[in-house]
Amino acid sequence: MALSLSGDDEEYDSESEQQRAANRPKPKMGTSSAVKLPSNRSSSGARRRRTRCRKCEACLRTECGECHFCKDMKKFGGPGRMKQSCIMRQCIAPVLPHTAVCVVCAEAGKEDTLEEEEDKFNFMLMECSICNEIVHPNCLKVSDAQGVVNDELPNCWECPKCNHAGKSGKVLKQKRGPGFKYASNLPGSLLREQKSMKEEGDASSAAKRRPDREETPRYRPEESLRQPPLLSPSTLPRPRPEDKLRKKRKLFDDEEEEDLSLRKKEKPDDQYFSKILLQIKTEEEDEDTYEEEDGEGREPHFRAGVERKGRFGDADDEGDEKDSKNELLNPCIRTPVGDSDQSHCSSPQAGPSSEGGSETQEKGPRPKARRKRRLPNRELSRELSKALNQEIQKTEDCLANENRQPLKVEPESENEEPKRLFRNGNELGDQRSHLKTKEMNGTPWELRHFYPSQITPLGFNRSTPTNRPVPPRSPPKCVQMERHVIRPPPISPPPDRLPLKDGKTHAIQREVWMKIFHYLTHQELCVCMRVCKTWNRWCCDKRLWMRIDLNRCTSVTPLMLSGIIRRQPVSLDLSWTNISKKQLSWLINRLPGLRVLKLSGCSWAAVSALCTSSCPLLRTLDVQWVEGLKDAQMRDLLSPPTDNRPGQLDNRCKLRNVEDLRLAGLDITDTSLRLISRQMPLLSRLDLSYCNHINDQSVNLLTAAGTTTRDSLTEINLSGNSSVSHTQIRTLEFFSTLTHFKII
DNA sequence: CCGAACGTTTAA
DNA sequence: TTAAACGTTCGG
Repeated sequence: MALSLSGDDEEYDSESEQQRAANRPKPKMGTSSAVKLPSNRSSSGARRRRTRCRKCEACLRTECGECHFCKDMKKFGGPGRMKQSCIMRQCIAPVLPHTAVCVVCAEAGKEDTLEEEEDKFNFMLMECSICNEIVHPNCLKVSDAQGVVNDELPNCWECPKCNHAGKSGKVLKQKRGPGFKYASNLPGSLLREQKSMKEEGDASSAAKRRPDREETPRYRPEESLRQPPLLSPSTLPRPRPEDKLRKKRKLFDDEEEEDLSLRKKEKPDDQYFSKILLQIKTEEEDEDTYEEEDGEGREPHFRAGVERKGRFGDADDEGDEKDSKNELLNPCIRTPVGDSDQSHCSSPQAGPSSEGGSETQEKGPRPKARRKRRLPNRELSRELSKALNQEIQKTEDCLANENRQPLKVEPESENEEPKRLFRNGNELGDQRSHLKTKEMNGTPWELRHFYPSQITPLGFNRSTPTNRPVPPRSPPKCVQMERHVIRPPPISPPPDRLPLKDGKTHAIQREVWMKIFHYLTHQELCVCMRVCKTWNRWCCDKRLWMRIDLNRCTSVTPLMLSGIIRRQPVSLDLSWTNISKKQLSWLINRLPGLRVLKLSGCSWAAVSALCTSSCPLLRTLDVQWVEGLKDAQMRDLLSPPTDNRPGQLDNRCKLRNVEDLRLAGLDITDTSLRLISRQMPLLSRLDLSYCNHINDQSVNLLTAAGTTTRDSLTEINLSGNSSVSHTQIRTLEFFSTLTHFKII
């Protein structure tokens, strides 16, 4: 909701203006602010600056010391010019400053003094996202209208006045406050690419779409199912259904519309918050509605479900499982193809926030919260994929919510659940908005080639070097996209016990459940996430998502990326995906604990993100078959950060801690090996299979006296290298540390 | 357009 | 008063 950072170009002017106004800090009275504050049209004052909640996980964290902003800080030896908070510490639920008071009664929020939820709400300060006024709902006397609570941001709503006046939700584009940064301001603006996709794909439908708040993004479950089946690793060829996809989208559009109209019919006026509140008093109830409400799916796109947890299988194991994974994955991936409305899609990211779109459209009479939304008779497949999407979306929600500060929510209920309900009727829209995320558009499927079956797993034979598979390209540049909200990883501890209907809690503690969950696949976890909110949160525990596998995921969406960030995996497999440089860069900057990164088959354009990002803890880097990765690129990859300004003292190799480097299928020569031996003192395993330019001399370099690799290497894979002689291999065997070889 | 810079705000 | 950092503007 919240910010419907819509990217609707049609209204670009007004939007941008409004947004600007919204973002502008409120000049203090009497203070001549250096910032000129464009008058905010009809809306009242400028938006109040928000501040950290100091309670969410992000706020409680210590600075990572590794991110861009940390490095700028004086305490970390930087110049201190940027004055930005650590990326990992960006508050999830920025609050109104303590000094905020109600414009009507001039008093601060009083919710703490009240018991009843309803009272709490009425006496807490609420900031209107449109007019920016801060009031106690109770101080307003507007009848016939009701506010729409923004569950994205604490103490934020569209006040009854604005809501009643039908003011555009566009204004919602305002920023959410501190902590909510948009990708556009950060290293990787994921969003852009998406939009373009959509635009490209839905150009036709765009015409008929209603300008603005029209409908929630459309959700097309089927899309996923229509995806061409992913190939198993052995038959790597990639699908390239671009054309089909478009047609399908069209189809979906129609269906969506149907859906929408259907929904509209169901939109009765809603009751006021209080009533809603009553409805959600118990978790039980919540859970009842949960599925439906969250129904549209929130996201984990990862192949959830797909990959087994590390301990159950080898990460490199891509066996049979994959196929089944794919089935699941696809739906997730494809999820949201909203079409027309992407604009509202606020957060591509994912999340929890649903955003804007919903907000926007929900003006006017709001649909009632539907407990059981009846889906039209559609194919089962659609239902299924929808369910998956819900799962995904829920997860996101869950994750997001974890960090949220309970406003006036009752103790045991999930933090924002209540809020969400306030704007009941919106749920659907909301969730849909999540789905809006589009798949990467323009992904050049056409560019993808089938890759030879031999190449994937190491050790396979490759017929000829030139047969290397063509990695998917990064999505084309896109047009202005909505901003992407970035949130830090979820905080951990959700409720320790499962609340029951009667107010008691289930006997089994969370940790016990967690042990059970550990035995489940990601796929199964997704199913569990749909059980109830508590399980939903539990199943998001990052311990259950140590390894996330998006291998061959044909469309990496922002939603997926944000889902990854929240789960903070230790191992991430993005091999053979079309991830773009920005996306990768964005990810890396937010995964400080990443140990394993697999990018085989990606384009150098994307992999080059590693040149500008730092992954200090990275231990395993897989860049096999990365097209365009040659000596020059290797140099860029291994050289210290280019930023040599004072304060940017890190002159060490960005990949200095890599122990396992996989370079199979690259056209690299001795030059790269020299660099590697110099820059990766901890390198233990090196895969040089199918590197045609690697020869006897190259091998000598690795074991030459004085090189660190001489002592650190324990395993080298030289299979598929015709230029490496057996005698050479034998000489390697003299090195005691080198215990494993693979040759031809 | 995007990242960097910095004035200003906020809390301590 | 100071440290932190939000949000706008600047500059490439």
